[in-house]
This record gives sequence, structure tokens and C-alpha cells, in this order.
Amino acid sequence: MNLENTQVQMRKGILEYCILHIISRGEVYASDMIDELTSAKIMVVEGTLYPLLTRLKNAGLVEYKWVESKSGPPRKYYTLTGEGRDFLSNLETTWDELIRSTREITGKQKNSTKRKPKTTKAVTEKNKNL
Amino acid sequence: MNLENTQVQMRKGILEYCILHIISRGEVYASDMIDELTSAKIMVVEGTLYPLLTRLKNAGLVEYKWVESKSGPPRKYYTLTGEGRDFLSNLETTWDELIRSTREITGKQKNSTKRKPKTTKAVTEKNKNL
DNA sequence: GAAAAGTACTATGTATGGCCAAGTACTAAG
DNA sequence: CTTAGTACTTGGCCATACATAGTACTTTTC
Repeated sequence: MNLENTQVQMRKGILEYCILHIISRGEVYASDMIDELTSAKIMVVEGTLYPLLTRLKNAGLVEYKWVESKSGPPRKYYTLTGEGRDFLSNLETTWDELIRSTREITGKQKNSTKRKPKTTKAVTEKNKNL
Repeated sequence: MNLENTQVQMRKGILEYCILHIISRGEVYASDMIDELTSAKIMVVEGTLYPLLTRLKNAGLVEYKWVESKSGPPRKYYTLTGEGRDFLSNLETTWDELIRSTREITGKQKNSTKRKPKTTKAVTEKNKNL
């Protein structure tokens, strides 16, 4: 449970959202995506991105076409499918709600003495041991 | 790769952040946390929360004391350790940066024709097949 | 007082995604 | 031909969220 690990966990799923959004803005291939993510300070390595793209493809959210490159092997240029567009739209909502929920939690200040009154379960015991 | 699954992935790590924040605001036990998370529309079940609390405890980020209850078995009331406070502070930064990075990606609009000029790698090939 | 219901915590197994690391394949430069 | 650069592929590892079942204590009900 170190910070680095939690940071990794935190962006699970978010990467998928970001990638779909990048693809939604025009044809791109993997290196384009890595560049854009890196410039936004989201570090991604190939071993993460390529499997993700494969999953998106298998799920029918994206499709690609091969384009030959002047410098190196051919590239897969990705585009969103209609299904992918719907999915992205849903992810947008999910992400916004998640941010709102988190802010609702982390925006609250210390409640040292006064707690929100509980109607059902009264926590009144003062009998503490150990 | 359905929406529900991605939603689950999206909140990995965020739960940890929320829990630490809730604990930082005063002594609470598991049911308190579930109540607060639920009211913020973050659904959590026992099978998720208890293992998480155990991890936090083992990592030295939180500690607890047993408090007898009038209605049922004794409860574990959690508090943050100094280390936990530091960790929470770091998580706050991480989360804020992640939100900013994501917004940087998802805030951009469609770039149908004009792409940000690439200095190093010019993607100019028009030679497309398949 | 025994049975049932409610509360709180524990334990096990599964699935998923991010990541490391090694490998394949193509092109251009020396 | 060898080396370097680029692009994509694959296999294995790990941590978290979750479902599910189980333990333990108290109060309620008959």
C-alpha cells in the first residue's frame, strides 16, 4: 500500500475514458495517443495501451485500418464506432458523477463534536475498552 | 467491457481516498462509512470495505479501538495515524492532478482537419490500404 | 430459556486492468 | 549486413473490488 500503487489503481478505467475521447476527435494511432496522454501528464506504456486498444476493438467500440508508414512498420489508425460513441457518452456521465461524489466526501470538513444527527441508529455508547 | 465493469474500475483507488478522508474527520466505524459513502452515491458493500480497512490498518495508515455497542457486537472505531495523514495529503494531490489531466484530455474538441503541429514526427502519409 | 432477527466483523475465491519484460516485424542509416 | 528506430504483440504478475459464506455477539420474541 504505497502511494505509487494507489496512483496506479486510481486511473484504472480512466485511461479507457481518455483513450476513447482521444480517438473520438480524429484518427490516431498508438503513438499519437501516448504523446497526447504524456503531454497531459498521464504516463502510459505500450504494455498498457496496446492491450487496452485490443479490448476496445474486441468490444466493438473502436475499429482501425492499417496505414503504411514511411518510417517503420504500418500503423493502426483508430476510429470510434457508433457503439463506441454511445459508450463514451456514458463514461462521461459516470466520470462526472464520480467526481461529484468524491467532492461531496472530500469537501466536508472535520466534524470533531457535532455529527450529522442519526435518526435510526444512535451511537451513544461511551463504554470504551482497549 | 460493459459499462458497469468500467464503473467498477474507475473507482479503484478512489475508495481508499474517500475512506481515509472520512476517517480523518473523526472516529467512525464501518457502518458509518458505508452510510456516508452511500449518501454520496458511492455504493460500497461489506466485502469491499472490510478488506480495505484491514489493508489500511496493516499499512499503518489507520488504527482502531474496540468500542462495545449496546446493540450487537463491539465495533472498531478508526482514526488516522500520522502516516495516514501524510498519505491522505499525497492522495489529495494525486487525485487533483488526475482530474486536471483528464480534463485536459476530455476538454479538447474535435480536431477534424487541423492537428496540433508535430515537430518531430510528421504524419504525412496518405498511403492507405485496407 | 431457546429460536429468530439484527448487527459487526472475517475469510475465500474470482475477475479485471495496469504494468513489466521479452519478443516480432518492418524500415532506414551506417 | 549490422544497428537503430518504430510499431505492435504476448505472457505473466499484482492489487483491488466484489460475491458469497461464515463467525460472533446482542436483543427480541415466543
